[in-house]
Amino acid sequence: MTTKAVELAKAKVKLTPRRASCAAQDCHACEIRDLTFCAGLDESEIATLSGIALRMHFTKRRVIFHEGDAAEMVYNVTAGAVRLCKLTPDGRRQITGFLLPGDFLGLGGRQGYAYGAEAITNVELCRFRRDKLEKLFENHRQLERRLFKIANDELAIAQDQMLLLGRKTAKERLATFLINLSEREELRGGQGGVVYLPMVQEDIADYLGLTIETVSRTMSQLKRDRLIHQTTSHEFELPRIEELRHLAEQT
Amino acid sequence: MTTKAVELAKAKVKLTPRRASCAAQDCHACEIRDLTFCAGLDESEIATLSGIALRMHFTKRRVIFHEGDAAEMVYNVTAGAVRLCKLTPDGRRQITGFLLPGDFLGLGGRQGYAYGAEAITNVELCRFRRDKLEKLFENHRQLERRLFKIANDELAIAQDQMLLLGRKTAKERLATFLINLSEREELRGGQGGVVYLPMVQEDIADYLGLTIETVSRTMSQLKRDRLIHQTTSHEFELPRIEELRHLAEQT
DNA sequence: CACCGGCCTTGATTCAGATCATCGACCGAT
DNA sequence: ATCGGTCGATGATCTGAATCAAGGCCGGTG
Repeated sequence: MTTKAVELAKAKVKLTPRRASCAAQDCHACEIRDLTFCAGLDESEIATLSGIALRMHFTKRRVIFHEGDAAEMVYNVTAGAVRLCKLTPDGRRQITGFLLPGDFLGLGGRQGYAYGAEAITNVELCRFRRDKLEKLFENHRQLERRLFKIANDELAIAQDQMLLLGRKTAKERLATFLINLSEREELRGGQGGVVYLPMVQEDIADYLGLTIETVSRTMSQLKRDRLIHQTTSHEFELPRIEELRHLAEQT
Repeated sequence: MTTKAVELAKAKVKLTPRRASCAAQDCHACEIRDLTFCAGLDESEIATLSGIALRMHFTKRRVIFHEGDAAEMVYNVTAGAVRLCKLTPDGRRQITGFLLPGDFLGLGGRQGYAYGAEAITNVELCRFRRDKLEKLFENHRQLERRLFKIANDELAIAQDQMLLLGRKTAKERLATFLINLSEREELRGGQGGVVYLPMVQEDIADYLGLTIETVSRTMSQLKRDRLIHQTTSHEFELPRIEELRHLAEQT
């Protein structure tokens, strides 16, 4: 909003241009195949999918695609973390989601992508041409149904996020964020009660509609209240997870 | 948040229990058939759809379904306006969308609906059992593809709303809201530059993450600035729509 | 047609979170 | 080991929107 904010926002552009290595993909060997939309396909389907999949690598801070780019590709995250960003013309940023291994990337576009995607850490992706994937649907309805379910789930998640952004306090937002990450971690086969935060606090702020200072202060408060415990620079324990959940839902 | 707010929120519950009249549906005679997911189907598809559609009527303020209800039905709005509500346990409310004729209702549920749906005005709906509709998909892929596209569009809209809720000022929020309504009006075949607001200011506040006072003050300011002009209690003209659009996007 | 309740408007005041300003820890590059 | 830059923490102050409070308008009803 202020002049300062605009300058900061513009200075913030230190992302490297898109560039990535890539290679053909062997889906049979995929390390996260059970988590993603490829899960539970039969041999022939896996083989077909393998034929149109391209494995890609993006280093930290690389742009995967920009908001508004023609939405010709969809992706599966197989390693690393990705952020989805929307920007106002004056540089304010809203992060609409963080993607982790197993997550699907590329839905929600109409003509172009509705958001930009950037690598938070080094990232491994599986890329599909949208038109080729849609061609596959003709003989593999299971795949189409799965993608529809993913879109549906994301819609429900987006609506939860609207409640958070429209009506929750800073403390509730952080609690909700941590609980959500913990639940995703469990789905991914990790233990509940431990969360890994690959993103910096600025990303968290832009995801929760707050400033970095408020995120920092609120995290400090949660630490003081012994609701979270920082084990390493990117890892936190949630020793009293039910209390945290209660805070998140404000029951 | 305050005790007062909680009391108000609880007192707010004056919605009548679910009840509605219904009748069999003749899709051929449908007045909004070109707008909705039924558009562009061939004769046989329309006939099949007609067989599973049930026409329903809900009076003003009636609940169509509650958040968390088993998501067995999907609907098409053919007349009137609907709001989609999410509530925190202490009574804070977030409206995640307003539905108008031609809009589809019922996506975004996982086990249960992710939001409740309530009639703002008297409402006409076309109801489908989800399982029957999915059965239809087997022989009418076009229908499934269309529904997928609807889910995709809604996802993009939800992401725009996150940017609004997370990062826009009150004035920008109102401007964006009015511009969006105007654009939907045009899609529905109306003229741009005139918007109809069937909802009360409390609904607008809960949609934009504001209070009724802020909505009222900001609307007054937009009137003073001659960016909007109220013609009747529910109708507004947007005489300087480009300026309003500029305000909405904060270019 | 007077009353009532729902809805909107506007003023005064408060407050959660933003903004501004430092500082220190960490880490990779040299 | 030293530098420079990024990131996070925290104090001081400001502010946009929330809260609190009071009326006004209007449409429906007895």
